[in-house]
Amino acid sequence: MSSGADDARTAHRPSAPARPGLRERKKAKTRAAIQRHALRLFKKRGYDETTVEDIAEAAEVSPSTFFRYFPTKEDVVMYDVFDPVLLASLRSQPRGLDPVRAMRAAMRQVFRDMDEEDREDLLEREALFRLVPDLRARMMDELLRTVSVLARIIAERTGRRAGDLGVRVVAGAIIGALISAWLTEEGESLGVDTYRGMDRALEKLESGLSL
Amino acid sequence: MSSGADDARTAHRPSAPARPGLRERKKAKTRAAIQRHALRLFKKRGYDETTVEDIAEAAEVSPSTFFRYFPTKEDVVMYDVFDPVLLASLRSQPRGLDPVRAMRAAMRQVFRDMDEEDREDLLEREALFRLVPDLRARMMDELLRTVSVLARIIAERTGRRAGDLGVRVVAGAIIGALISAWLTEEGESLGVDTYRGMDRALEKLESGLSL
DNA sequence: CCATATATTGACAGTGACTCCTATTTAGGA
DNA sequence: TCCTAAATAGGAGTCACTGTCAATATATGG
Repeated sequence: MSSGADDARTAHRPSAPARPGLRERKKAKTRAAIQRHALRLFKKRGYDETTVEDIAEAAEVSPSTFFRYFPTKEDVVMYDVFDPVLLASLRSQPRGLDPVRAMRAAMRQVFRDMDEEDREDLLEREALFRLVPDLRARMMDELLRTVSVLARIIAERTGRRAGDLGVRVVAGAIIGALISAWLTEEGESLGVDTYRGMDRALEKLESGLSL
Repeated sequence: MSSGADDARTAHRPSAPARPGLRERKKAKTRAAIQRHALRLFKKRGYDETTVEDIAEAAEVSPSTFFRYFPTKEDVVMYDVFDPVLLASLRSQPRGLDPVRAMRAAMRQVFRDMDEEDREDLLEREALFRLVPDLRARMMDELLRTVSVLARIIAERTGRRAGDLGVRVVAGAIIGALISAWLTEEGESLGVDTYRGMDRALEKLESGLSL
């Protein structure tokens, strides 16, 4: 998500035509630079071994500025994790599919439509999440939010209240199964493999939990 | 989570035939004191508003000592979260039950056998987890470990490999459903209610995810 | 084109969690 | 009782993060 011409993507919906605003453009560029250098350094020297000051220096801004763009060091990696894109895709799935199948279809679509650069970016972050406890923990917490959003979407699709226990259980189970598949015990982390694993996890879910 | 000998934690109140060693006893007492004062202060002044120094002073030890007993401030609250007790109970469930039903039975048993003091203690922590982002995130991460352990138990019970995707999916789905129930959108947090919610969540899981 | 309101920034001075090192005490065994 | 190993207090240092302030850059109305 970071590189190239993605000015409008950050805050507002794609519906509004791109609105330059020279100030905004500079901001987007700074943000992208910080993030790009941060990820590069994390990859090269490790997360804990890279200080905010290092990142700031590499991106040619002051530490203060770093924190104006990202509330915490974690957030540099965090941003954009389990995307809105996926959830949007999920919303657009045909009404007929039950939640698990719909999720599966949405994942396939998103994964297919992702270009190479984004995919590598995702892998990069995935490795960090696996490896760095603070980031992993933070990601898990973000997933709580994802469960809520997922519940809302499922509720829409099935005409129930988002608070309905059944709905929340399904949402939780889906996310839980995905995470568990992502875990892969002794984590290898190949991109396609990860997707494969998650897809197969949902396939299992489709056929129930009986064992 | 690293080094071996922190099993003193389990030595709560049970009048287990004490294994003196005057030194050990002192250690256990210090640990307990730190933790007790910490939780008391967290409740009274809030987690972020209570410094390690505050806790150390209340427990009459030096800050250095605090960190020798608990690797991080988080760990004072963390300890004992989604108990080994539950997992032990799960192991002892009759072979005939499928994983979800077994888990449900285990939860009921543990909840029933818990005495009032422990229950209050749990509530206390639960509130902290809900409220304090760092703690909540950390707890979510601990849950990853719980999923793995759960997977191992399910594997034992069903005669499969712990790495089996089906097994892991079930484990993940169970934990995911429980968390989702725990979430309760606008979280109230009554003890019995929380248990009720989780029980009903597993009940839903039993009957499949179709909706 | 200028003047003024508004945003963005860098420098600086905290605070608090955590690490590492050292000197001193204290428990338990010889 | 003395010797050793562990436990402790204390201090110095790092780093993430916060808040404040003044300097500068940009947008905008006149």
